[in-house]
This record gives sequence, structure tokens and C-alpha cells, in this order.
Amino acid sequence: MNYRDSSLTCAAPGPSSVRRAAKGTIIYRQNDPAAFRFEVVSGVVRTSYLFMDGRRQLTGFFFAGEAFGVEQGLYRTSAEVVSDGAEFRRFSWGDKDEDERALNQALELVENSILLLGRRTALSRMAAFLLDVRARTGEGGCIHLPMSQADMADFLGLTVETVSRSFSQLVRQRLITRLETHLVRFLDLGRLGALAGTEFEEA
Amino acid sequence: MNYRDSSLTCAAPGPSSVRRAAKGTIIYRQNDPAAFRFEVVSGVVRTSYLFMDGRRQLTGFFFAGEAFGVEQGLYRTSAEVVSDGAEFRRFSWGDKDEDERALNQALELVENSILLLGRRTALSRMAAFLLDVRARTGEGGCIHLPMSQADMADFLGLTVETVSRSFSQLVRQRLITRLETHLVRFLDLGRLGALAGTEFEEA
DNA sequence: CGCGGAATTGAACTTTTTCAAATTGAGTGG
DNA sequence: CCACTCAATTTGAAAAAGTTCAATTCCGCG
Repeated sequence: MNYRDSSLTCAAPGPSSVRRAAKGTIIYRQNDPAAFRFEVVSGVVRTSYLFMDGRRQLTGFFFAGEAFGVEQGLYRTSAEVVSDGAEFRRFSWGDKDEDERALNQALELVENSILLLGRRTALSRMAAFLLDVRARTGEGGCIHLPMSQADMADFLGLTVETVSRSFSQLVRQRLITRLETHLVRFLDLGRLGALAGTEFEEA
Repeated sequence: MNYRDSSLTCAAPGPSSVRRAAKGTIIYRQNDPAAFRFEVVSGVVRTSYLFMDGRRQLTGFFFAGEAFGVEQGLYRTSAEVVSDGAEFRRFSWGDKDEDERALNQALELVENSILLLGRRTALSRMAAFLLDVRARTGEGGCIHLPMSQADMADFLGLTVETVSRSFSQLVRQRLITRLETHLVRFLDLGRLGALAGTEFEEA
């Protein structure tokens, strides 16, 4: 029952009501005219770029309150719903102040992503990623990671195997535990931060 | 005679006259109040983030016509002059249209950087980087790369040794030649594009 | 209960890093 | 203009990290 609701792609204009969508829903596609900008209300959305050689690069995950699709001309990436029943809002351009706010937020998010990718080792990248999600979702001891490990891999520039092994290693070192498949509990934020390179400080 | 002119950091407000600066000049520092945004007039500027563990991540190179320092609050990175005698212009915030244009450009540049970093192999990243510089500087058969290989390494997430070896390899495969230390001539844009993953098409 | 995608693990292989050393190059002072 | 010095680049060899390929195991879902 996946990828049903993709009629949403580039729907007719309208006011910014909240819409809810199933996992896998495509919100817009790479190279579609960028008619709207968006904001996540709840759940998680991802944006991805498809290379001509078939490889996929995720350019970002977006959590509640975060703007995505903040682009001019054509969308440079596709946007898809990651967590089932995610809600998001669509905005037309025109409110200069709001537009600028969204742009600033988008810019900050993507610059932050560059810093994530700069981490040298897989373990360090994973640690930084987990702390980043924690900081952005405002959660404390636990975070919910609705995306697949394949998504994390394509975001972090690793393979799924390496992502899996990194998780195992973090668990083995008792920095995290995994309550459910997609629920991570932090056991030692200090050491995790050190691993990440300590640019994210503990709360 | 390096790093002399750093008095420029956060200079007094004023109209956007062009200023010229020596290589190494610091235009602003990470965590300075982000009072202005900038635009390169000629030459090259780099922005970099310093991690607490001492590692450095370059977040971008900026060429003529490109905006940098487009941030709110505090600068998240430092900006330094790469090419000797580079010129840039300083802008105050307030012209909504211009602000938005700068934001859009900055966002596009940094998203593009993410795609660069997504390349799996060192050779592919180098190829993509060279083609990116070519596309952005409007140069054709040759590009000028005033930055050190250490800079490229910190930008691409590689070591200087790997950058050097990648260059050698590209030369050995006759995809490029090196006229001078920092001047590269393209010999086979097609194959170079294929190496890069072919998202940059030949001119 | 069984199917199929997702995650995990192992082992061989490849790439990149690391450490060390040699070479080149640019800028300085004589 | 040349010699000198220090930084940048290049190259080699060994070690480490990540990928690839293959095989299992785990889990959600019908």
C-alpha cells in the first residue's frame, strides 16, 4: 500500500492547510517547477537527489517546524514522506518576511548537513547524526528514527552495511541502546559528543 | 607576510564599495555577529568551520558574483581570502529583494556542495569538483585553482595525499593537464563528466 | 503462518588514511 | 641573481576503514 497518494505532486494552489500523507508519498519531484515551499508539521520528510548513474543522495531530513522545498525555479531534489501519517503545510511565495525566514532556516539546515558529512569516520558521522536529530527534535533521552538505514546511508554517504555496523558498535560501546527498531536511547551523551567531534554540546 | 590585514574583520559600517584584500585576510570569523552579507567581485573566498577537535571543514569556495556570509545571528563559519588581491563587496541587510536573491544563491551553492560530497570515490569527487569550478567560473578549457590542495582536501573530506594522488591519476589518464601549479586544462570533459557521475553536462 | 523487505553479520577485497621521506616551489635576504 | 628556508606537493609502503558480495536473521504485515 505504498506510494499511493502521489497525486499530491504539484497539486492545485490554495491556502496553507495542513495535509497528512502516507509513508512514501512524493511531495514534489526533482525538476518540477518550484511553485511552493513547505514546512513539516509532524513526522519526517526527506529530500533526495537522483544522479544519472542511478545513485541517490539524500540532501536532508526534515522534522516538525522545519522548512523544505525552499527553492526558486525548479526543485533541485525530490521530497518524500518518511514517517507514516506525516503532516506538512504548503506555502505560496509572497510574504517576504516569511519567505526570508524559511530561506534562512533552510540554509542553516543544509550547512549543518555539510558539517555532518565532513566527519572522517563512519562512527563519527553516525554519532553526529544521532545528536543532530536529537537537537532538532527536542527529544531528550530517546529519539525516534523513522527512516530506514538505507536512507541514513544515502544521507551520510555510507553503505547500509556500514550504517548497521556503526549502530552495533555504538551499542557495543554502550553509548546507545535500541528499544525498538527505530527508537534509540542515549546512554552517554558525553562520549557520543566526543566521538562526533564535540560541536554539539550536551543539553 | 601572511594574515596581516586581518584588521578588516568586522570593519565599520558603510556603503558597499569594493574592497581588495591580500591572501589570507579574514573577512569575518565563526561566531562573529553576522552584521553583513558579502559578494565576491573577483578572486576566490573560502568559508570554513573549525571543530573543537581542531579539524577544519571548508563549507565552500566562492567565485566572482557569488554571495557568502548570508547568515542571521552569528556567522557559522569564518571567511578568508584565498586568492591574492581578491575583491569583494559588503552589503547591509534591508533590501528585501536583494537579500532574498543572495539567500537563494547561497542555498543553491551549499546544496550543490552536498552533492559534491556525496560522490563515493575520491577520484569522482575531484572530477566533480573540477567541473563545478569550471561551470561556476565560466571558464572553458582551463580553470584557475588558487586554493591549496589542503583547502580542497578539507572541502572534499579527503586528505591532502589523496587529493594529490587524485590529481596525478587524472593527469595519468589524460583527462586533465596541469599547466602551472594552480592552472588546470581539461582534456576530456566527457570522460571527466562520466567519472563525476554525469550530473554536470558538457558545454 | 509464511512472505518479503530490512537489518545484521562474515569474509575477501578495495580504497583511503597514516606515517615517512623526498621533491618541488615560492619568497627572502644576501 | 643566487642561496636559503619553509611551505606545499608528491610518492611509497603499511595499516585502517569502508565496500562488496553472500548468507542469515529479524520483523512487520497480510
